[in-house]
Amino acid sequence: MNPFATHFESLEEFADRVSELLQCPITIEDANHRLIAYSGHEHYTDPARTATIIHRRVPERVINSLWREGVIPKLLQSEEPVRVAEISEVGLGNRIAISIWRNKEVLGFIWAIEMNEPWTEQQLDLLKQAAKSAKNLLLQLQIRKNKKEERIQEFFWKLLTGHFPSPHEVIEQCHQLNVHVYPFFSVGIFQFQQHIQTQVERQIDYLLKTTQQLAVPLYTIDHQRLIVLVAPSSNIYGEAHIERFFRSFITQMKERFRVDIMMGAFGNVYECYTKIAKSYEEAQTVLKMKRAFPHPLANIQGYQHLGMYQFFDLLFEKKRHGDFHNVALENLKQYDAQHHTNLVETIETYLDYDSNVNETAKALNIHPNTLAYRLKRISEIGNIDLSNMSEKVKLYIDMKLDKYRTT
Amino acid sequence: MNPFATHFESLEEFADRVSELLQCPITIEDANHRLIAYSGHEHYTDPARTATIIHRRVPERVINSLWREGVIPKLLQSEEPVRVAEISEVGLGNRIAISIWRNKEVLGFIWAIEMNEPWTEQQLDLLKQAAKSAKNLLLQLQIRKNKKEERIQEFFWKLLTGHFPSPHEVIEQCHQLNVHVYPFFSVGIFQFQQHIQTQVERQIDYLLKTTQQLAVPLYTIDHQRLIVLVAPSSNIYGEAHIERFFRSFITQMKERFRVDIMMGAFGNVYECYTKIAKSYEEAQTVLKMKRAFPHPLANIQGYQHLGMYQFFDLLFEKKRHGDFHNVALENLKQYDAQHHTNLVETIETYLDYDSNVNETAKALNIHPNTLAYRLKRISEIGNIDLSNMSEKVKLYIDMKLDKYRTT
DNA sequence: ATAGCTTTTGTGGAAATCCACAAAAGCTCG
DNA sequence: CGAGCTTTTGTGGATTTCCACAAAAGCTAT
Repeated sequence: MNPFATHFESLEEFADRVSELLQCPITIEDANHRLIAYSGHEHYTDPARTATIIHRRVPERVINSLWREGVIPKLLQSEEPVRVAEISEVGLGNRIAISIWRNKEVLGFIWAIEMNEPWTEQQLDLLKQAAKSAKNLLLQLQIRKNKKEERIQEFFWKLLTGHFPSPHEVIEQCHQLNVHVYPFFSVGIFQFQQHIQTQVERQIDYLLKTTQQLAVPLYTIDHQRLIVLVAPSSNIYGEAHIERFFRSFITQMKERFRVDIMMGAFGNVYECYTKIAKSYEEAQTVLKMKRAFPHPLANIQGYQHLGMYQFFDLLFEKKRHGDFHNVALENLKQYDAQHHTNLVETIETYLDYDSNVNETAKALNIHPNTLAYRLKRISEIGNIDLSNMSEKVKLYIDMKLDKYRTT
Repeated sequence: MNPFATHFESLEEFADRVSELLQCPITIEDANHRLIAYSGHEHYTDPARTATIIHRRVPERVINSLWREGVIPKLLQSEEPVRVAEISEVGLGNRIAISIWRNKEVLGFIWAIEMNEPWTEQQLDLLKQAAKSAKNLLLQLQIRKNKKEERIQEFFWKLLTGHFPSPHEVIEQCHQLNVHVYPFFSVGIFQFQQHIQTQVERQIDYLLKTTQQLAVPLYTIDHQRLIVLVAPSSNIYGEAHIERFFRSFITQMKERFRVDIMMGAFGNVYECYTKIAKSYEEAQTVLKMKRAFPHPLANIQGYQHLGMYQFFDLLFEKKRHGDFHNVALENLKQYDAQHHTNLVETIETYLDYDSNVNETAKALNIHPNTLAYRLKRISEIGNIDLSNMSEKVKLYIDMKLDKYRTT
């Protein structure tokens, strides 16, 4: 006989019933570790549970330790209860956890605190039955969510394409759709190795929902790309926060789910919501440039750190139009071709290494004096003053533009 | 009784007659020291005269010494004969010269070689009469020239505005107008302090016609600007030749005629005649940038050496559109405002001096260690890697663009 | 092949840079 | 005012750069 066969008004009522039967505190989470319901009886409660209830989500530190300990992978693999030993550094007491399944998908988890005595087989069976019964209750939530999700997706695309002329409209829409409005934001893109499958979509959703490094009020998936709206908590260090989040997202996708992300990119941080489209464009520019200049931009994600590559699209357009042919560079190329020398490579490397003689010589495998000699020749043949920033800049950009052409 | 009252078939005939009467070699030049006629009698001839006859113009070295010795200024001031002592380093023997006048304008010169004996008063009078008679003969030449000149002016403006789609048409027109076609060319502009008066026009014409540093097949005057088509003799060192010519033109205008030229500028050297319009635009860009950045571009005249300023128009357009606001720079500005520091000035000067610590410190009147400290702070506050060329370039350009805005 | 060029590598010394550390001066805020 | 911060200047030493000069190696054209 199933003790949960009765009708429950709410999930809270269900949680209380489970707690009553098992004589311990119960917490129910969705697949993304957001709090769905918890029992209210007066029992001992560990700090991790208290924090979860207060913030309506499991703290990220706790989630991370659970992954590290292998608990969550186990929960995602089987329908059996999992015993979790105390993890005192995150305030987690002894626990019993079980996943809630529908078909092959995990809808959520039930967490029980293991009080003084170890659980009996009977108690574990009871928990399994509870997990089965929770399924239907969770499904109802799910359906309500999905409908809303679709409308939110549409809204996000409108934002990305600059559909809203005034910020008021955006904020109004946010309120209607129950999307939290943050003071600062940026648009980011993750480029995946492959088309993003449904399973990966769930894993993305999981990571985005569980992270607490910054808020991700909106995201969408488009072929091989994941587009996110991120809201760092501070304006001044926003860039750095997003940067860190992007790196951890990429490593977590890899380590936890074995999903490779080729690269991430994000635009500037803005305050006005009409600038979402601009931030999105900037993120796209970063991706484009990273593809064209993989080596120098390997560690760049933010538009701010794109440096001079920010305006390469513009310059390249002009160059294709036949403008700025650089006589100095042409002379150097010609000299290289006629004398089998490497003057262009030399000056490019030299500038890549910020005019540092030692490093450049090392990179080119030549003696520093050889480098000095070549630089002298370069300034002669190209008629360039290598101690003039403006000329150096022009030459550097022209060389890089040449490479861009070939992409 | 005037011995030159008869009709002369040609200027040569006239020159011979003068030579006969004075018993010495006679050379007649126009106002720009081009050979118009010379006597053919067998007399002693100094090397300067020989060279003049062979090249159909007075060698530039000779003209320059005549200016230096004050001969030409004297000729341009009075109608009296001028005695010229030997200038052996340019092969010029003892001479008597006189200018040919119409109203207040000098049309040309008559040169006589003073043979063994000094001239008598009678001989000098004869020369004065010859100069008077030469006037009418020269005037006829002048009128024929002026008509052609107008059509050439129109042609040049068509070239500057890109009116001809194919080079063949250009070359055909050149042949029709008797304009020499050169293999390489560039368009240059001189910006004068004031509107160019008729008198200055003649002085310009004089300098352009007498120079032999490079060919100036076409030129025109437009308000405060003189626009020239220059044809350097070599392609490889074309830039340098034009550069030198521009400098000497400016100093000569100043020294000889007390006319101030604010600046000169010229575009790239091209081979195809349809690119005249482009070279002209480039020259205009140089002028524009020199106006906006007088200090760093004080010594720049050629478009090739504009360096990064070549594309500032383009970038500024984009910037005005609201793109690339540089968070690093904004942070630095804010810090400067709040703490009464000079970080922006510091980094700008540092980059102006090509990252040279000593020079920068000297320019800013601070201790090198102070500079080092400030640079550390700059990289912290702006979150900039100052050993990354691309970031430096971006920052430098953004700072200079900021200055461009205020122009 | 060899003379005459360019290019590479080496040596050594003066100058500049970088770095760590510390004293002093200046500014801000309770 | 004075504690605590930032900023400036100073000292000294390891490292790097710059420069001049020279030997050696490589290329090219006669």
